[in-house]
Amino acid sequence: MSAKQETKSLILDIAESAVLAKGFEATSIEEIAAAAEISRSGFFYHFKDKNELARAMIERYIENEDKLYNDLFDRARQLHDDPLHAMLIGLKLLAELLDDMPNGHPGCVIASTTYQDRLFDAGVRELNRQAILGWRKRFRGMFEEIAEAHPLRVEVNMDALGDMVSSVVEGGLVLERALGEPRTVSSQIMHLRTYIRLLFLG
Amino acid sequence: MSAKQETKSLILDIAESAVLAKGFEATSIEEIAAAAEISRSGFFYHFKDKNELARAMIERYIENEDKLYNDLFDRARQLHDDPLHAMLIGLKLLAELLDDMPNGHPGCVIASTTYQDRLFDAGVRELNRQAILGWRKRFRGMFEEIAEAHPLRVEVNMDALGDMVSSVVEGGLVLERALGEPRTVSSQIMHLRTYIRLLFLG
DNA sequence: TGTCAACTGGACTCGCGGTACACTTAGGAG
DNA sequence: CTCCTAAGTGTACCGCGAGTCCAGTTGACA
Repeated sequence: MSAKQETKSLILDIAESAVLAKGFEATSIEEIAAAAEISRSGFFYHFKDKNELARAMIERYIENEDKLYNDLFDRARQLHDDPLHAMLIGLKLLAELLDDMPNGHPGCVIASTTYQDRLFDAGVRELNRQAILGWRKRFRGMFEEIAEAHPLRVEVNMDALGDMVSSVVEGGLVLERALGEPRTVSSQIMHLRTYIRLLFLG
Repeated sequence: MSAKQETKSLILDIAESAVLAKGFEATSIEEIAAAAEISRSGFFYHFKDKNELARAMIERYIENEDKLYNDLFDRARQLHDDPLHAMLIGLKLLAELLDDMPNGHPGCVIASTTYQDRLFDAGVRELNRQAILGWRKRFRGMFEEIAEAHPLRVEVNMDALGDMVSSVVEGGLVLERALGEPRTVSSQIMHLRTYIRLLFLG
């Protein structure tokens, strides 16, 4: 990685944790620059404004989450041939992963920005939308595969079922942050897991 | 209501919709005052700073939500004696109520502030915490009553089940905002409803 | 007539985002 | 050895919004 890429990546690390801790607006460029041990001018050399920082942050966050989901559910599939059981294993792995974070999950960059909408340009908003739609597609696909092996007896909205994974994670994170209780998200995921089991196995 | 209370309430109305539309930091006192047709000084006559505005906003929001839940589940209980069916009816009523909002639910003030934590003092954070804990207690109590009539065959974390109502609403709202799709929350609530049904009726 | 509640208006300080631009410094190419 | 470029630094400046201070106004009511 070039020096430029290293600094940029360092800025993004610092920005992400600061933004999740106190919000985007409350995080000053001054403090990001100081933490990265560069000057304010140095910051503007890498990002023309805060919007560009936000966009880069979100892009990186989505890539990381996608990679995490890929690894996790690939691993789950290696552990069990049946798509339903692979999903149940994947959700358990996800819950464990979240439990292993000592101070709880830091929060979701997307949720953080959706509640500060107008600060960001249309590009940032579209990025968020595409990320959520991507996860819907991913999980909907998995649930459809499951439904082939384990026919659903209850009629359900499959798009909404796909969304439910993101929704439970996002909702759990809001509660976890508000409560300051570290295992809140993982408990919610375990309930989702029970739901999936009941839905396809009865 | 006194003139003072009227103005205060007007300011809170304006502030709430602006904050949900674009975030707390992005909402200036200037614009709130202008919309309320008072001066900046007038605003500071009612609230000593933005923190006090946030606190009042959240307090009012929690009161309103509590009242909404009370009305809704009382009504549901009038419609059915069995606590499980009352819960299912209540969730359906909640979903319908959310669907009837033309532009989707405006979002949750609590979620909005939890993602902008450090801006607010400890009092505001504690207020958020107590609200979520209050809802946990409310729904946990309802689920325990249900479990007496319909014994659970699956072992579940009852605190987390109580939290699940708030979690599904919060998560759904994040997705609804990010996607711009109005019926997202209500679909998620319908999935929660299916889960409750499967959990207690099999 | 005086008092008080609910304001208005203006001046000021600070911190932050953002712009502009001249200058520096380390490392590689010629 | 020199020149060039990438990756910065430092300084000055603008405008905006939060928050403070304070003197003055206006309408209702005792």
